[in-house]
Amino acid sequence: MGRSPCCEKAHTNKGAWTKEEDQRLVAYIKAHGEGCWRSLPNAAGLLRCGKSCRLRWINYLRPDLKRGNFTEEEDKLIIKLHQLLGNKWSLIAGRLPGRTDNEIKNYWNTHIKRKLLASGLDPKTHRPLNTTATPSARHQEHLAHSSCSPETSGAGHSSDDDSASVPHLGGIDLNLSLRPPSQPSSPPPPRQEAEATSSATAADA
DNA sequence: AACTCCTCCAACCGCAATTCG
DNA sequence: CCGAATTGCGGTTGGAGGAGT
Repeated sequence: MGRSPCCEKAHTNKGAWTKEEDQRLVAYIKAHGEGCWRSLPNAAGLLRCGKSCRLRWINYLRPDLKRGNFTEEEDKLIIKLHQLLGNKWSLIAGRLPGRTDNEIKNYWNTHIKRKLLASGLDPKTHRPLNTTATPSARHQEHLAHSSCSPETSGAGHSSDDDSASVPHLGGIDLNLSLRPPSQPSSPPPPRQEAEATSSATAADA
C-alpha cells in the first residue's frame, strides 16, 4: 500500500553508535517524545533504521536507566521471576525499575545462569540437574569457579518442590498479577499481560 | 613481553503480535 | 474484514577488554 517498508533504506548505519548519533537521538526524543520510530531517524537526521534507534534509546540512552551492578536483591528477584515467567525478559524487566530486558537477558546469560549451574540447578527449569547428563565437564568446572560466591549454593531456593510456589523474598514484594507460564487456562493475550505488568511495576518503584 | 583464550556487553536479526489504512 | 506496515520481543552474534600462560 501507500506505506513504505521499515528499514530497507539504502544507507543506514550499523554497528556501534557514535556520540553524535546518541546526542541527536536524545535531543530529538527530549523534544518530541518517544514513539513513531518509523519516521524518527529521518526527522532526527539519523542514518539508522527506527528499530535501531528504539533499541539504542531503550537499552542505553533512556534517562531513567540505572546501569551498574545488580544488587543481591535484584539478583534474587530475577531468579524468582524467571522461575515464574521463563524467558519473558520484558516482563521481568517490568518488575525491575531502571533495568532493561536486554540488560537482564545478558545478566542472566553471563552471571545467573552459571550461578545456578554451579549450585546444581538447571537454569531453565530451576530444578536440580541430572548430574549424569553433564555435557561438558570442563565448562561446568569453569563455571563453578568463576562466579560462585559462598552463599551461592543456597541462594534463591530451598528445594525442588518449591519451584512453582510464589516466592516470599525477604523484603521484596513481587506483587505478581501474572500467571506462571505453566497455566494454559486461556489462550495467550500476550500484550495485555505486559500491560498488567507495567501497571504493577509502578508499585515497587 | 607477546600471545591466546575467555568473558561480557551492545547491537543485529528474524519472528510474532498489534495497529492501521 | 483483510492485508500490509510497524512495533516489540527473544535469541544470537561480534568485538573489545581482561586474565592467564
